[in-house]
Amino acid sequence: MPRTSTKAPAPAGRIASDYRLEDQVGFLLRRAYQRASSNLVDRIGSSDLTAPQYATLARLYERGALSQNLLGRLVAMEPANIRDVVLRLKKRRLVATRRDPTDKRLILIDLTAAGTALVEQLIPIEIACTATTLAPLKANERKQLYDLLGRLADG
Amino acid sequence: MPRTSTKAPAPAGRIASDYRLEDQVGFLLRRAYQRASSNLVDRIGSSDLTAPQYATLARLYERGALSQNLLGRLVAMEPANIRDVVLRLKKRRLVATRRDPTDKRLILIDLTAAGTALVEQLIPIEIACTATTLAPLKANERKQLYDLLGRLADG
DNA sequence: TCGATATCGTTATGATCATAACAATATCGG
DNA sequence: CCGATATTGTTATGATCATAACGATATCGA
Repeated sequence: MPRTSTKAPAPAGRIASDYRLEDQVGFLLRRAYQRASSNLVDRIGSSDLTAPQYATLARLYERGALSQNLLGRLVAMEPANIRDVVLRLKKRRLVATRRDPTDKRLILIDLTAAGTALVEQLIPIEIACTATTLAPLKANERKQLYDLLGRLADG
Repeated sequence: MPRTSTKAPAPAGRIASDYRLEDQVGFLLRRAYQRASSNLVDRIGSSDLTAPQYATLARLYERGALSQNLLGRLVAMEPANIRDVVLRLKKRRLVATRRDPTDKRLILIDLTAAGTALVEQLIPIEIACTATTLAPLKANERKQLYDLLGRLADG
């Protein structure tokens, strides 16, 4: 009786024996993000800021005072999540909050002087960190990656 | 006195006025992963499985019984985290655990019949989901993305 | 053999994440 | 003007995540 295949039998797969988790974008993206996030924490961890917290401060630095809701959208966080991040940053006096006088629903978030100083200190570090994460890629590959990721994220 | 720039002044940036959060890989990767994960949950959410839970089942399907620790490494999860995932899957009778007879430290994780049936049902769905996530890209771009992400994740 | 070292699983803590339900406020259309 | 609708922020629940510290078991070298 001829063998159906010259390959060794798959360890466990019965039906989808050609399936590989590594071929799924989501899995690759998750691991790549883990790496990037780990690189960032290694560098800015002494400030006790997480990646989302840093992103929040950086966005405020770029745009100035923002409502909590808009801030959340600009850092890709749900209302319930940006709320917690703002609370932690507020507890550390890196941001301050006030009510919008014209729209009583809104909470405006401001960088404090301490928050501004910290972002200005961390921004060059994160730029270097991005370079570290991208180190395995050549310049043209980095540009390509940005293009591809941007199109994926925007759907 | 000549204007130093014809551009409008940056909204709030004082020092790093040319910095943009969008230029940081970590931020792009996080958003792309959010999109991919959301696509997956939209499709397999009816099974009440999360992306990491699915990845865990898929890995067991590929490799057969694994120790909890090795399983965690193969799905990129810390020991404390894979433990919780295994507990949830075990509560739903999708996996079963037993002790390794030769190494009393190890807990071996097996797919149950129900778990196997569920993975086999979900694998084609996730393959379709990957296609959805990659829809904005052309075939050669997808291949390039995989190559770039793989090199990023592996450092 | 036996003690130093390494690995595995557990526990605890704190920070993201997504989702659903809800009250307060704004906005819009009739 | 005013009621339907939309937006903002909050609360609650449950699932990731990373990290550190710890006992139990294996392994390795003297």
